[in-house]
Amino acid sequence: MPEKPTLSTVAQRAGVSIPTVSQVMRGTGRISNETREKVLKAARDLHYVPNSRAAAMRSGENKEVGFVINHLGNPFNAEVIGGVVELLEAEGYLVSIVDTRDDPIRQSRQLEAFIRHGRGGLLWVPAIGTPSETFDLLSAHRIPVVTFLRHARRDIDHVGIRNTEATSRATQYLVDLGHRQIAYLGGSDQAIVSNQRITGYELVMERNGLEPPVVWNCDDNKLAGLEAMTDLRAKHPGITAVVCNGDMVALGACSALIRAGLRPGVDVSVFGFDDTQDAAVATPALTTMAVSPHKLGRKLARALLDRIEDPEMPPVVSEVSAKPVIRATTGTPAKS
Amino acid sequence: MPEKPTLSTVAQRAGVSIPTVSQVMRGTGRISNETREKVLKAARDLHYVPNSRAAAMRSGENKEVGFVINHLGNPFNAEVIGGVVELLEAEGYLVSIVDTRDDPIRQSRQLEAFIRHGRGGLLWVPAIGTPSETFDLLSAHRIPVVTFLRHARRDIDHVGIRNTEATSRATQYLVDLGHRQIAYLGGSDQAIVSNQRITGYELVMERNGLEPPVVWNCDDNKLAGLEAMTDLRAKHPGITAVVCNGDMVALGACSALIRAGLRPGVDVSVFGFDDTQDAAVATPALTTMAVSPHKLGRKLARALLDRIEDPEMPPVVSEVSAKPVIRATTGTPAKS
DNA sequence: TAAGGATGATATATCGTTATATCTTCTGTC
DNA sequence: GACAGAAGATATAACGATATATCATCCTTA
Repeated sequence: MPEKPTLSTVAQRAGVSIPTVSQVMRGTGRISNETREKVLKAARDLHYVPNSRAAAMRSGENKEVGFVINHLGNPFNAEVIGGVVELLEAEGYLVSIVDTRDDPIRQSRQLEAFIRHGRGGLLWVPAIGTPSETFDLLSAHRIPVVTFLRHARRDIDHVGIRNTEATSRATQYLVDLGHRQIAYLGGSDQAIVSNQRITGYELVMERNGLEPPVVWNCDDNKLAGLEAMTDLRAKHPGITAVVCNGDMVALGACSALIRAGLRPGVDVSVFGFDDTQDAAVATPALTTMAVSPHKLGRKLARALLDRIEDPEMPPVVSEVSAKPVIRATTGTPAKS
Repeated sequence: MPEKPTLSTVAQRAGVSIPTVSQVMRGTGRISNETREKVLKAARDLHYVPNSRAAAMRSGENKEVGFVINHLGNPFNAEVIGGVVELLEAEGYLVSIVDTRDDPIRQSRQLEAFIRHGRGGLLWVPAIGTPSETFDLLSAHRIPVVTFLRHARRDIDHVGIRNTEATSRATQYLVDLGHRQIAYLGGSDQAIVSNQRITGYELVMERNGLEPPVVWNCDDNKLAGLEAMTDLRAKHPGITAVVCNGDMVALGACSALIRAGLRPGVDVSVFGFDDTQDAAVATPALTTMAVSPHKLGRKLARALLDRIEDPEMPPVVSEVSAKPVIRATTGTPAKS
């Protein structure tokens, strides 16, 4: 029943001093082969693992970063995380993830916890309604931060999507198919991303001189999408197409149509956003805007590494375009 | 442009000693109101947040725990995480999550990273094929651990599901409806959970003297479920019902049926497992075994807190029963 | 008025590392 | 054989906090 392994216990067992063990573990300094072997054997025997928090305290280097996200359950976010973690783990970083569920109070507790627990950098989807004190807190602690998706501050690095462009293209696609009464489904009027997406939709509606835009907000999950679509059709029965704020909403909307005896893509067209795995597997398969969450995640991670490497460079904003993936839920409007 | 706030900078600004600030921050010791006010003001001005890693180093107390999970993208897991985090955050813990994607190599790197970064406890779904050295590593470091779902070691606390009982009930339900040719879809023969579930299925098949069991393994997502169901029907066209290893597989299977022009619950019955949100929203709605992931998460968190509080108590194993939720994808077999 | 106790603050050592400086010992060179 | 320099190891201080002991005051009370 040996005690918890530290540099000190390893040093004792190998019969050398503490700094010697430290140097062997990190491969620095001048160490004879004989000593190195002795130390490595002792370390193995004791299952020694360096305590990098103690190390970070002394050396300042800190390879632990946090990812503060608004909704873990969203498959799009889950795929982004995959990309982020892949790149950062390869660089020797540990990524720890927390879910704010878009609650600014919980978020501020979590961010404070991240500071207390010494994260060396943060990836952050700011919760809806994040107060300015939260930004002050982060900047007071000089933590490298990259915001993701929601571009809240000009003076902070950002990686996101060209939302307005994307929904413009989706809406124009539906217009070109012949749709005239097109609604926007999902999002919240307080979220930066939805605002940008709704702008793209409204812009195209106006530019084409179509029926006045109808924006129907709802949460970002299938159940909410199902209910929203049902309500929307009750209020606006003439709608022949919807542009959705996300795939989950779109798939919920499709469920609503099917339950009402209608065929998505034939009776009513549905355009999603995100291209999650579900979109391809759904029946009928969902037309959507694709952004490769995995690549986006890698880009996000890269942005943080760049910032950590050079804390003084001016803020960098990087946005990627979404590409339409036409599947089965969009088509020419039904003749009535 | 003040420097990074520490006890030392706060002490300087307030004109008191470092231990005094420490005591004020923690509310211990004897401090006059006057001094307390001075210190609190200085701390606020500097946005001081204690560095709990330095604190942990000295005091031993460590309120940072890790959750090592096999697949973040799975909605069931996402809901479990919600329950875990809810309880642990309320107790002042920070939970950091990593995704092994069921790769034992990645897992061992991640666990080592957690040890290096000083986690005070772990919740763990051991990856398929976890080697015994990984268990040795954890026990050498005396880290409180609770395994989840996959009960790999008798000497480690565990929270899980009564899998065999659950699939027995599901299978018996299908038998009672009149099904004779029932297959098992999903899981892996290396995973503990699938083995338990398959056992429950096989037991009931045998007990009822039915057609020889057919077990068709596949990954735990919709696409895999879709492909597996297609293949299964090609090989065994007489199958009238399937018990699935999870909702994702079951929903994929339903997609396959619909694409083949069949109606789940009428032509072929499908029984899921997990009762994720998708199950209720799907069309037709999925019959499944429900386990309340949120409650399960809270139970898991509680188990870890108990272990942290009393490291000496004998290992505790706690299993919950799943309840059938009958929806639209099960019914009497079609007359042929 | 001296001893005793409560009050409010500080001095010092320590946690597990790393950075820097220092100290032997050995080698090679003139 | 004396000395410079390299090689190989160690001593010491520091990171930011906490635990423990100690130190002044001040107030009681006999």
